Amino acid sequence: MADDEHKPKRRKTKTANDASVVKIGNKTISLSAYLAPEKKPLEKPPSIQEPVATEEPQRDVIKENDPQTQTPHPPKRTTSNGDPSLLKSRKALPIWAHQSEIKASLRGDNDLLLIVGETGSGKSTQVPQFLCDEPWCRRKKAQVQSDTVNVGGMIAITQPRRVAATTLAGRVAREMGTPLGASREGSVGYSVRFDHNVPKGTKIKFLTEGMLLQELLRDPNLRQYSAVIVDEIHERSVDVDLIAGFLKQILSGDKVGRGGIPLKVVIMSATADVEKIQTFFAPHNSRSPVRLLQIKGRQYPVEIKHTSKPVTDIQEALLKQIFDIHLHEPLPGDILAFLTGQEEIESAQRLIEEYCETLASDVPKLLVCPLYGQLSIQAQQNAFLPAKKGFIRKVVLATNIAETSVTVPGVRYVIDCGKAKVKQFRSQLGMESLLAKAISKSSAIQRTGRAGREGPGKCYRLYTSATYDSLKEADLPEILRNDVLGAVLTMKARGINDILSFPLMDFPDIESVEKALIHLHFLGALADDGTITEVGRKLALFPISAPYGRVLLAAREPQYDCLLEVIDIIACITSGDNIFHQLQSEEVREEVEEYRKELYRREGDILTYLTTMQRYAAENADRIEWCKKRKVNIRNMKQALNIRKQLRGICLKEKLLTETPPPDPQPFVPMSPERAISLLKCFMKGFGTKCALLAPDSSYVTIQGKHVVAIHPSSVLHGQKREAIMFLEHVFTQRSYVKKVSTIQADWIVEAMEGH
DNA sequence: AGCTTTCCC
Repeated sequence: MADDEHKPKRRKTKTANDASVVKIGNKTISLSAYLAPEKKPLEKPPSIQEPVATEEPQRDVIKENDPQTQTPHPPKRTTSNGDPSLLKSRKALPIWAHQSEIKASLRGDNDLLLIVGETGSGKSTQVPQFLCDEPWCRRKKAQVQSDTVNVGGMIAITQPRRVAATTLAGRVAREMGTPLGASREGSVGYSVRFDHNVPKGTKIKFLTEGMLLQELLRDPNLRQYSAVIVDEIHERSVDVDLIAGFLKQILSGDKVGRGGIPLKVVIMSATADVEKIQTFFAPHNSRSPVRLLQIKGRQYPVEIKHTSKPVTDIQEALLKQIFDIHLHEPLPGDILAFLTGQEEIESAQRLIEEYCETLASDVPKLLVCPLYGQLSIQAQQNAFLPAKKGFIRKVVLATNIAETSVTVPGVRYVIDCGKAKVKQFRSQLGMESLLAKAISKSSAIQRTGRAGREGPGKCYRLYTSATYDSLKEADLPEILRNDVLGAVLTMKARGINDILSFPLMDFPDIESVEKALIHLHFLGALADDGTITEVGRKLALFPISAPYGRVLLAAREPQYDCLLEVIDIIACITSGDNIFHQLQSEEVREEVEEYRKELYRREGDILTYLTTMQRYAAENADRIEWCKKRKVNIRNMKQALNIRKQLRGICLKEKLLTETPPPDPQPFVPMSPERAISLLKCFMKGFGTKCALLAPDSSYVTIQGKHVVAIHPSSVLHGQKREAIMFLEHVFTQRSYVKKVSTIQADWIVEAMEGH
């Protein structure tokens, strides 16, 4: 259709007079097979049996700890003695029957237990409660060298995500009759970044994996704990892999640092593939394997349907599947479709909505809800709210955010495209890639399970069963996909000199470890002999990556003298994906760019971030309105202020700052061009290797590796030609892009290298 | 040659 050619991106359905045909790109797809000749009224749903109680707390429903964002089923009120109905539901959990077995298995000399419990088994809430009254869990006095110290008394339980840690803590606190926030004393607490609630008398402390790692740096023996429970180890984050390594060392060590008192360790996983974990924790000289307890979960059955032939066009198959479900399956029952990214979601949404308009009026409406991380909280909220009763069905188009991070209520039908975008660091190239790849079986199973949380469901896989069989069992653990710079620094700071001998369930390539060691040496974090330096020790204390930490330390040196400014910039950069929203249409662009003019600096993104933070902090009237006008991400700016406060706090504690900075709002004073140069040179201390020069053919070529790179469209320098640039990120997506770009002079590169 | 899966200190 020629009239569509001027808008190639906007795919259109055909006119309403031919409702059985959809046009996608240059293809015409017939939907007639799905439009039943006589549109039979949708049946009432069969009466659903009483749910078999997936008595996991209502966690993960909401991303942020926003008091506004209540779960669809608000928590029951409790009395100060605990709600008897809570005990009743606890007893209904599959894990309840194993209580004495779990207690018994950790008494005596056995310090390690592995529990495999599927979704809904209740392990996260119950296991710590089972253990916290055990005799070994009391705080004891012990001799460490010549000191008398307290050892034990608390149980730590780690979670990969903040929301999980805080909501589980809330749930367990209520179950134990000491609700959080009700009193200054209680038996349950939590600790996540920017949010700590550990009442006096806490026996059970939920924390994120990153928090426990920080505690490990300060106390390698974890003396305040009698036990550590590692939950969701199957997710295999870098942090949980490091924790597993440290715990293995503590278990097999001499316990001198704990005054001879053992640390009990419980490892919990949701997937049945446990051999690796068992082998990892098995002591070298032991004949007895690691004790293992397997507990069934409580899920409704989900019927799985594969395609008979490989799918060539995901959008087409998706559209057909959605309308097939919609026209043939009863209400209620929402649809959750897993797609790879924002663009795919947006184009699918357009197609569905356009096709919906052609549906007959007696067909229930479809409400399309996109769901991905960059979406604002309010926009995400739509996906969680129940659709209006009766004549409407919700279709949630999600990235893999809906796989583990959030739970969408009301879903009975899952559509799985079989792919996900995966970040992979290529240490040889010093860059990362972000590309859509086939998911693993375990990921496919996880997606399928999302259909069976509230009743029996169906999962439509947009791939064949042969394709499913060919999938890898599990995803590559993050430690094999990420830059190991941070992991190596954490080990070094925790006193692990010989990185190669550190116990890890999966060990990264030797070359990538070597690259990380060299990089850390370049940053001054390691001495020539590979031992950690004072600089390295400091870097490990900051909640930012080592190169940013190095810039922060340099900023305090007299020739740069820009610590507060560097903190502002790093706070913006590490607050989220991008503090600037992407501008969609041309009209919005023109209007917003007019406002953004006062933020943009010709020196590039670093100075633009600084200006943005300074103007935001100077804004005293209405920061929300200020952000809206400039299309600045409010969530990220609030987060940036939190990070700024935390970084300032650490700098004060570490004596990098001598006095408390003045409170907001401060009048905005633009940084002079001279100081801007000094600031950029300061960033070269951390990113001196990440520069590119303009080649005669006006492409940019990196100084290390000689890669041709393009300035990413999100940069204020996009489309501009400068002699030399410094970039903070290098990602391959559609092509090789550099992000967070600043103008530099070529001779600074030499200057920056001379110090090393 | 105009863009970004998801967490976390």
